[in-house]
Parts: sequence; structure tokens; C-alpha cells
Amino acid sequence: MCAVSEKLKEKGLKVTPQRIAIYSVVHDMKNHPTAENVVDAIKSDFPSISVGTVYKVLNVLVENNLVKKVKSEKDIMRYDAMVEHHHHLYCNETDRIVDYADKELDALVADYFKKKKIKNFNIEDVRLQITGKFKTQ
Amino acid sequence: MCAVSEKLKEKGLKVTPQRIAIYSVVHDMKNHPTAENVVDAIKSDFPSISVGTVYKVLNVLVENNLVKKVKSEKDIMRYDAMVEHHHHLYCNETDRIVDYADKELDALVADYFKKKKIKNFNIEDVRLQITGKFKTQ
DNA sequence: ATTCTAAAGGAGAATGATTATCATTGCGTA
DNA sequence: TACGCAATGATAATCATTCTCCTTTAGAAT
Repeated sequence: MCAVSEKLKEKGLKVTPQRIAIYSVVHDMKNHPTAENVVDAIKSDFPSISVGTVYKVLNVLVENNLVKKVKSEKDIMRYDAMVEHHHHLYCNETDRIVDYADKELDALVADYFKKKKIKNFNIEDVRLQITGKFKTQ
Repeated sequence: MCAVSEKLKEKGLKVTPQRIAIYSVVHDMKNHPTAENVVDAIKSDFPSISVGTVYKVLNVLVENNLVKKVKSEKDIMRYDAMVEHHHHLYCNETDRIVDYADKELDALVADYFKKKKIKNFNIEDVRLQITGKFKTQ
């Protein structure tokens, strides 16, 4: 009984091998995979998995806050198993997306908007899209 | 010879009635319209305009930095004639997107990242997605 | 102004990502 | 272990967007 099963159970979701596999793939690939990436990664274990199933499972995971959708520059949806508040680093050249959590930054922004209200708008969440280039160390 | 013609000429683009109309619509609708919205808005003046043409013109405008693409929660692309650096207020309930420019905030963020570098990453641009609700004043 | 040419527009087919349908399978409870 | 309902698989359908190909037109040259 692995940790993924527990997470699904906590949400009252049926535990199926496909769901475990799909969630694991999104969690383990740090690339913010597309649905297609997930299908490819899973085909070795589930040669007969259906593309529709992958989309349905991803949607179920998103609805239950086990996975987040990430919008990319292209109009293809990508997925992220990091559900805690965080920001993203985007590289336009390589389409890489990397999670970026920074509590100090969050505090700075929260503090700023505590002082400076936006008129007629109640802020619920602020996320930064940080675009640039990864250094080729 | 309207201002829109000038903008097209400055970029070395052929000035056509369709381009003028499409740019004007995106500029005047403050809603961040979808391609479909643009088609609908333009049909009264150009009953025979083709959907393909609208997409092509929008892409040309984006390539020439006269219009920006805006990613929405849904996987439909939206367009914005405000090309200066700015942020967006998103309302998840109504799908409204409103431009938000704030130089003080920009300075704060720029200052923060001047001090705190992200390792292996050169920042080129930072945009905030501010989600929340508009007050129903 | 007229002609010329490359570029732009129009109509509709094609594509690609995502969703819907529906029969079959299998998880989880009794 | 058996039962019922939800999940899966296969495939069709949908929707936004792009492509193809033919016609039209903007804008430069004559």
C-alpha cells in the first residue's frame, strides 16, 4: 500500500493501477509533463492504456487538488504535482518550466498588497511568471 | 489615415481594412477578447471575413508586438492590445481579465531579484497573475 | 493612372489537443 | 464471494487553430 494510494483514498477516490501510475509519473517527472508525455511514460507499464483515460485521470487529480494545471507558452496544458503555493520559471527557448518557491518573496508581495489595495478587487492569490534563460553552467 | 494605419506602417506591414478592423477591435474591447470574440465583433463591418484571416492577422500583430497573447484558465487564447509591461487581474468566476500596471510594484520586485539571485537562471521578465474577485460595488 | 507582383484574404479542409460516448472491466463494500 | 457503480478502453466527436489553394488587393514601379 504505497503513499500514492493513501493520497487517493484521502480524497475518497477509487484506487486503480492507472491512477497510481499517472499520479506517480506526474510527481516523479520534474518536467511539468503534458498529457502526451504522461501517456508515453506510462505505455511501458500499461501498453493498453487509453489516451482518454489519461486525460480523465489528470482531470480527476486536478479537481481533487492532487495535481495542478500549468499553462505554457504553447496552447498545450501541462501538469504539476507540486500543489503548494509556488511560482514558475519559464524558459522560452527550451519550454522548460521549473517550480520556484520563495517564502520571503511571498511575504514581500503580501505585505505590499496589504498596504496598496487594488480598487474593486479582492486578491486571493498572487503567482509570478518569471521568464528568462537557464544558465548553461 | 488613422492612427492604426500608422502603427501598421511603422512595422512595415501592409495596411488592409481587415487588419485595421481587427487591431481596432482588440484595442477597443477592454475584455481581452478571444479570436471568436473578434470575429463576432467584426462581422457587422465585414460580413464575409474568414475565421482563418482573423487568426492570421492576430498572429501577425503578435509577431510585430502590436498585440499580446494572454493565457486564460481555459485553454483558449485571448488577446491584449496593451503591449507595455503590465500584470493581470484574473477573476476565476467570471473569466474577466483586467490589465494592472504598477511601477512601484515593478520596482519592488526588480529590487528584490537584484539582491536575491535565482541560481542558474537569468531573469528577463516577471509578471504577476493576481487572482481574486472583483467587488460588486 | 495603369500595370505588376508578392502578399493578404476567403472558403473550407486538415490538424491536434481534449472531451464525450458507450460497452466492458474491476474496485470496494456488504 | 458477489454485486453495483464507477473507472477504463476504444473510438468518435468537438473545438480552437492552422493549412491549402485559389482569388483578390495593397503598394511599388512604370
